[in-house]
Amino acid sequence: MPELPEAETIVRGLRGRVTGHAITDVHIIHADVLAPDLDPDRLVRTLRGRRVADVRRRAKNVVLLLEPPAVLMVNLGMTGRLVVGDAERAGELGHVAVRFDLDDGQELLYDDIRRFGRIELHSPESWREREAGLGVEPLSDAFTPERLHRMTQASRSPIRNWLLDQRRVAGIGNIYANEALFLAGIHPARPANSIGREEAARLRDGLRSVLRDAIDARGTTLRDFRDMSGEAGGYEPRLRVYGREGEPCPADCGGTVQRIVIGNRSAFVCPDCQPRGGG
DNA sequence: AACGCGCCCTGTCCGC
DNA sequence: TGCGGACAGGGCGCGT
Repeated sequence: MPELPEAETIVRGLRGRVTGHAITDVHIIHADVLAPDLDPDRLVRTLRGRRVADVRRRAKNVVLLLEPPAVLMVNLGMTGRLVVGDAERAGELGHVAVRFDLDDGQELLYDDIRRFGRIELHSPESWREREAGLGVEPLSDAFTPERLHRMTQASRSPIRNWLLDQRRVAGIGNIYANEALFLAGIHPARPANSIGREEAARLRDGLRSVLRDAIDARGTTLRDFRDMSGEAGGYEPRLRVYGREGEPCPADCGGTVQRIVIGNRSAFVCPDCQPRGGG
């Protein structure tokens, strides 16, 4: 569930709480959230005694930079949460998969109802490789209209599916893909390589404005997402089309938002503002 | 080799 | 009230 804005919200909350603290111990309750090649004992042995030097975000991933150098990456999947608390706080969470004990007596808890999340442990070198496989950060200067247009021309996939591929643009999920396509007036089923230069520029701007606004609102909560302190995100009321089937088009064009299915996942569209044949 | 699909797992909601 | 089916912010591995 968490997309870029939700991961960013988690990172901002975590940074001030865990930076500078050492991990004293690790308790693995559900080993299936560990990457398949990550042995639980190795994770515990490697993390004991390392200090958190910084907390960053890459795509939808929370990245803990450790000292001595190592990288702990958490992909939150659909229902992952990271919370700093004590034993009492742990009682509020029903699905803690991994607990990291910190040297100040607090605990960093990874809770994940569906356990689709994944925890990876990297050396600085393997992290560099892993990161290189992720696409361009949509809020970075490198994400230019020209670059987006050029990338889309190499694929015939529906543009909504195309946007979900983390190897191209990193951090976009189903909510913000749909929101940005609405802002850009592009139908989500359009082949990526049918997107024109002007449309690519609108899509790029739409993605950036939606992501920035969602970060400012501390993310979108549909049901499970919570920030570090347990607060829901504030962006849900501002969603234009996602989850709004049957409601009037937010652009007041007189049309009605429809739910369609593309690649086994919901897409939301105003058929009048986002013509199928468009371009 | 790009792309579509099924699947991983738990919870909630809706219709019968 | 109970039960089955649909659906959920993701991503991997498979077959074509």
